[in-house]
Order: sequence, then C-alpha cells, then structure tokens
Amino acid sequence: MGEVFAVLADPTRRRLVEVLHDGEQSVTELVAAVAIQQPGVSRHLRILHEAGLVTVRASGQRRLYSLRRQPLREMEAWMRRYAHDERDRLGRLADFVDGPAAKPSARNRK
Amino acid sequence: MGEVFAVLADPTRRRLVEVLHDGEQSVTELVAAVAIQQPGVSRHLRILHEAGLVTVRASGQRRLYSLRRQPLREMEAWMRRYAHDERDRLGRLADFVDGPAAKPSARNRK
DNA sequence: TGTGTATATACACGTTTGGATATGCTGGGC
DNA sequence: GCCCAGCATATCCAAACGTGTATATACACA
Repeated sequence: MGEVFAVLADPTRRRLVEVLHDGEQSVTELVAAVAIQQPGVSRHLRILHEAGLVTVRASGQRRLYSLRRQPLREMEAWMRRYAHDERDRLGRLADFVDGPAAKPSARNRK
Repeated sequence: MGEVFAVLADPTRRRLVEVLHDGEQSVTELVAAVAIQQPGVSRHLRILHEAGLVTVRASGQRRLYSLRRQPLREMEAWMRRYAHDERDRLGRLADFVDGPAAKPSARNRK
C-alpha cells in the first residue's frame, strides 16, 4: 500500500489521476494535460499501472487509460485514521455529508 | 498541499505520524519506534515540521513532538475526491458509517 | 507495401533523497 | 564548573528519480 503514497508524491502523476477522474483518456489527451513530453507521460503511466492505479485498453493504435479507484480508497482509509482525532466521530460524519466544499463547522474553528 | 504528499511518501515518516497519533512523544521515544538512527529521525522530524505536520514543544532537554492533523485533512479531502466515483453518494456515506473494516457492500463487488 | 501517427522503450544526465557517521549545542544534576 | 543525556546539524555517499532526446514498435490507411 505504501507504494501508492510514493507514486502519488509526484505532481505530474497526481495531475494524471485528476484528469483520468473525468473518464478514460488516450495518451495523447493526457500529454496535452501536463507539462512534460510524451515519453515522460508514458513512463508515468507505466508507474501508475504497476501500482494498480490505472488500467489500459487498446483501441486501434490508441491506448485508453482509466482510473482504478481501489488503491486510492485504501490510501484514503489510512488518511482517515490519522487525519482525525479519535473522538468527535459525529462531527466527522457531518463533514462527510456536507462534503469538502462545506464551510468549517464550529468544532473545526481554532 | 502537494508538499504533504511528498513528505508522506517516505515510510519512516508515515511511521512517525502513526506513532504520534497516540500523542505527544519525545525524540528518544520516536527513535525507539523506527528502524533508523537518531540523526535520521531528527531530520525526518524537521521535514515533518516544515510541512506543518508536527509541532514541537521544549520540556527540559527533551523536545516533545505532536501531530498537526490539519494538513492530513486537506490531503484526505483530495483523496476523497478521486477515490470515489461521482455517483453513488449514499453508498459512500454507508461505507463511512461502517468504517474501513466493514465488509464490502454489494455495490462494491465486481 | 509504404507512410504517417500513436505509443513505448533505451539511454544519458543532473538532481534529489535517505542513511550512517561524526560533531556541535543545550540544559540538568552533581 | 563539569559531565552526561537529549537532540540537532554537517558531511559524505550510494541509490533512486524525473526529464529530454533518440529510437523502436504497432497499427491504420491509401
């Protein structure tokens, strides 16, 4: 699992994940979304694939990549354990329901 | 924010976060919890501190470190965005209530 | 079959990283 | 004031990393 942390440490790879969140994309489309050359993107995609973060599907001469969310969920579970105090479980539930965009609740204010 | 991803890419630093989750710890205690020498731990603690992940408090000749959860929460928010599909919001809520240990629900099965 | 396009791999290079060892600094007890 | 414990900083080193350029491979289409 720690593998995923290292893989997402790179900003370009995080960007790829963000773009793939919108759905299946070809390498060319992904190249257009980042700041490096195509071979670099292919290499990052290989790393993402080896970490189980993407799947590939050939379509003609294109290779269509899509996001695999399972490893992200495991990483999210780790974050959830340590991002919050053990107490205040109801408050966390409220945050989850409100979503990330919600204003901080009273309990989160300094 | 991407700083935090890079900082937590290192397994030793993640271990330190896990240990600090139990509460304030001195450097000596932290050294006992990991597999490297004291200078290495001090360096990791500096990196964690610069990323805002820990705070320090002097107590005699000891330095007591504790966890700052705010950056972890921001990182968790990123994870939450991409670890889940946009649809199926109610299902995610159920997962959250059940916690990570819960059996996968029907909706998660292939 | 030949040519262009889409993607992957090879190679070389500079930079960053994490570790060990050695040393410096500070505060407490005698 | 001395000495020891706790911790930080300096230095060196090997390994890993990310990038660009060049090249290879695979498929499409005429």
